[in-house]
Amino acid sequence: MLAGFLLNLPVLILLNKCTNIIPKGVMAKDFSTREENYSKWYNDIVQRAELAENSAVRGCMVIKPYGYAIWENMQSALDKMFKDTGHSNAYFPLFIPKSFFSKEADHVEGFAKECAIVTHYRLKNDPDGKGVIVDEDAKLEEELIIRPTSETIIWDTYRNWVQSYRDLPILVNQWANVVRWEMRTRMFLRTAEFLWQEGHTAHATKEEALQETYQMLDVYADFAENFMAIPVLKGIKSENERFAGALETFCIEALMQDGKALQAGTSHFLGQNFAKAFDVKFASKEGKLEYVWATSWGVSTRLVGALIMAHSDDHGLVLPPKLAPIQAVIVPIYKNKEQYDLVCSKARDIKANLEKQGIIVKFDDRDTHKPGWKFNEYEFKGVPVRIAIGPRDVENGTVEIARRDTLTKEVVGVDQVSETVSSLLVDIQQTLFQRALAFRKENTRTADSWEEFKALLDDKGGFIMAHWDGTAETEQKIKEETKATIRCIPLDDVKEAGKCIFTGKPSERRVVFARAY
RNA sequence: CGGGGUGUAGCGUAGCCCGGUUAGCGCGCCUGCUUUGGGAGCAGGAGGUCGCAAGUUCGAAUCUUGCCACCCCGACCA
Repeated sequence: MLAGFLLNLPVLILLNKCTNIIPKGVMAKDFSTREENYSKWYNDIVQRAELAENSAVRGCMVIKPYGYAIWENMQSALDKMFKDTGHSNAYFPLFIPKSFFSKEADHVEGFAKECAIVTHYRLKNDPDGKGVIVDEDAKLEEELIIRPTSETIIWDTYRNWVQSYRDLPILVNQWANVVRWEMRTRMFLRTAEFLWQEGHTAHATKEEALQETYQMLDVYADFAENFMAIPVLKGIKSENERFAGALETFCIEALMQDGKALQAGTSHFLGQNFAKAFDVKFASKEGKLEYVWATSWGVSTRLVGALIMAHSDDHGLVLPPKLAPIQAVIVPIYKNKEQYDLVCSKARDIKANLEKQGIIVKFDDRDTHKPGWKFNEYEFKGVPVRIAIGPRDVENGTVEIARRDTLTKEVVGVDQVSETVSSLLVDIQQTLFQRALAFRKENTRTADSWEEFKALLDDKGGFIMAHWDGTAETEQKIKEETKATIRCIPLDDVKEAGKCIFTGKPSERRVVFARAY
């Protein structure tokens, strides 16, 4: 008994002081858990963390300030990476003449079924009464497609930009919105209109274009892992999943907490398809006319969905510090005006010190909400670090610091706040990545038979490494029977002889299968 | 576009089958007092074209028909 008592004592003190784990029942009231209903959990986070909401327009969402701030952080990190690799931004029209689309056969076929089309340019008052109707006299001679992607308008433009090898390469990116008329939509993951960036480059040689394709894939993987804290697999898409008009599509694939895969970015080697379709030729050093080699690459607001599904928990959103709109929040605790003034003055000092370290801090001195309410609010919104300061702290020269990723709290001296928060932010970023990496490892399995493959898909989900005979027909049949697709053929794989799980035909390597978003 | 479901206050809902007071409740909102170290309490208050339109009826949130919107499941997709 005594020994037990002695042994327990230090543990209790430790719990009290440093690893005060927040009681579970107290939080996440009337909020779905991942276990109960994963898609409801996802929607609850999007709505209650104020990332986005449904709009009056079917399939389109309103991205709210907090959600947009995450996208802006993604944009600025990516934009810098694009500029660092020699790219410049430009802007091309939202509208694309219909005829442009028919110039590249695969491209039309890929996008035709989900295009929004502008047919008229004027409205008039409804003669029968209220409202306005389309003025049939104002029909466009050539209909305009609202861009689902910009290859056609861009390559039509590049024709005029390129004459000599001296004009190459063209390394352009655009930040834009695109429209794909989807049947079923989900916040961030698939909406009729979405925001993205699309890089479109033109090169003199195949090698250089391929080099660009790989380089941008690396940029995306780097961004996913170092900013989003999401480990990704780099790979090549199978023919079925290839971009319409590309010779080769490369991608980064991430694994979400429900075991489904999500394509987080793509980089396409377009060969000379678009150059031929739009007649983009250049005179080489040798004086020969040659077609230009092309790439295109993009990531979209879908990444916000990936971020949510990769890290968040049953208490709400969890954001990696590098993309969090607010990295640390300070919540004052007080009973009366005197205490409020005292605590707030300390809090403002702390805020100023943190800002000197380049930390994005919010000091929530609103008197309209109680501390407990604020704790829950910021927890729900995924703010990485919370600092609480009350009269007791002022007296002791301390503050309470809580971290969102582990939901633990510790008390530190006021003079250590900046240092502690700085290192916490680094640590949280790391922890999130390591946690996601461990999850992916646990959920990456191999299957060597059709039965095993189906059982794994239904019981566990995740990435399944399996042999495939390399044909589109087999992939299609597997998809029809199991809803799983080949996410990618990994770039860094090891060759391994085996037999296709579906047809038994010989295979040289394993590919990654999963059910996907 | 097929199959299923739901539309009642900002949100979530009861009432509908079996038509009949002033459409009820919770959250949120407003005011006041007490509170403030994990979603405060009490008291008072505001807020409704019952998705839209027609029909049946003395009378419709409730019954009928049509339309619209949204959600879920398929086909399609990043």
